[in-house]
Amino acid sequence: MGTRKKAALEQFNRDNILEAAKELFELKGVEATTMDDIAKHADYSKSTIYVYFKSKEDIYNSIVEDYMSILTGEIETCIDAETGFEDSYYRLCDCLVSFEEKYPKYYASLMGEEKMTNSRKRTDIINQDVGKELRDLISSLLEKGVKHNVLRKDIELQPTVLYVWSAISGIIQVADRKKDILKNKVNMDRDEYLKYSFRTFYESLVRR
Amino acid sequence: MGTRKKAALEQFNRDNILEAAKELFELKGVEATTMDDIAKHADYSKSTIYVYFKSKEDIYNSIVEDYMSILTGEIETCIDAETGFEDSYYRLCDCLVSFEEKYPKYYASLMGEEKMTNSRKRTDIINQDVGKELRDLISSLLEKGVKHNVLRKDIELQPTVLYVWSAISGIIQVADRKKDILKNKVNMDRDEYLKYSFRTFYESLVRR
DNA sequence: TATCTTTCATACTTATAGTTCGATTATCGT
DNA sequence: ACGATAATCGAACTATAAGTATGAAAGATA
Repeated sequence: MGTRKKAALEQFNRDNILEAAKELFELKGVEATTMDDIAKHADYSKSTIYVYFKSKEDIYNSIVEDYMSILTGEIETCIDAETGFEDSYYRLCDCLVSFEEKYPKYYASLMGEEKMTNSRKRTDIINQDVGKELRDLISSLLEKGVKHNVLRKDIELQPTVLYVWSAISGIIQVADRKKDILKNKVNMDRDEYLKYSFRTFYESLVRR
Repeated sequence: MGTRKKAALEQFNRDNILEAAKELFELKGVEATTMDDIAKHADYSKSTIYVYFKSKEDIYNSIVEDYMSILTGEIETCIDAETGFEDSYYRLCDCLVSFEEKYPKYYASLMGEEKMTNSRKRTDIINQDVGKELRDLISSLLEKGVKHNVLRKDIELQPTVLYVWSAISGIIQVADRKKDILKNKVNMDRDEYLKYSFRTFYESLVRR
């Protein structure tokens, strides 16, 4: 077999397996999905799965990377050169929020949480920089703010990228995890709360 | 045996087990510690452990509660009625940072992350409100800000409690997880970055 | 046809949480 | 001190799932 066709076939198999795993992970959760499940649903034998992926975590990480591309793609789509700083900021927030709604299972991983939930055997795969694309997007957002002269003068770009990222993802995660508190103690629905938080947070970035 | 002595003995046994588990969790990590380990180190048989705790998660949760008391105790100690709003705010941040340094294993749990890292068998213990004490402290911090008239006039108390909590814990967690990025991309050490972030974040709360 | 390569089925290994139960030991009222 | 009751022990057992090993079958290659 030509090496071209061979490589294409390998890719095809990998994609099949990932697709099956994705479906099961969504359906039953990552923990509850076994390698046998994945094999059966993808219609390969388990041994073949292990030809293409060295572990369950390996599969999970590949999927996380896919979702990261989707997310950054969505963000890029809704922020262009025309969009002003403030609009861009809120659109970024919106994208992150909708992504968390759609794929709550992956959101935490994209935001830098420890890779998989369990794994007795700490495989300690090189924690390659999953968030780079996202940081780059935040970086260009902030540059826009500098260009339009709306950022506070004492803002430093690089640390602020991380700052924005961590605060926003913290806000979104807590909004998700503490739904009951939001409802009972704060008396706000999620969207209202998020809007309020993003607006308040915005004030830490801009001149007033 | 009198019910008083009996209860005290039960408490003694529980404490012993928790202490042993605490030590092992610190030493080898929660995942890597088995129930047999805990039994041996606490000097009970495994069956006895299961008399006092229904699962490993149960043990873990009890420890998390203990640590939450420690944390809120520390915060209460370093913030009193005399301390102004700004000082109180920075002291709160400091307490959270030192706590995360001392007990990184528990920090995420205290901050509302999913209870234990793994557990196939989702025991789904009622996710009782672990963060209540902390929220109350943040709430009184904000009230101080209102009293001293330093908070922005459009700040609403209840949602802001969650807002402050989630942003700060997000910042601390990312500072911990992205040490390499801080070093290589941001060129700041952790403490410098945290100081910068907390200062910037403060601006979202106060009048200027 | 002879030889790789890929896939398959199956059974095995290892690891650990949680359970069961009969035996043992300590405690207590009398 | 004695017999009942309760706490503890020990050890085997169940269940589950990740990952491995192996040899057979199917398919491509030349």
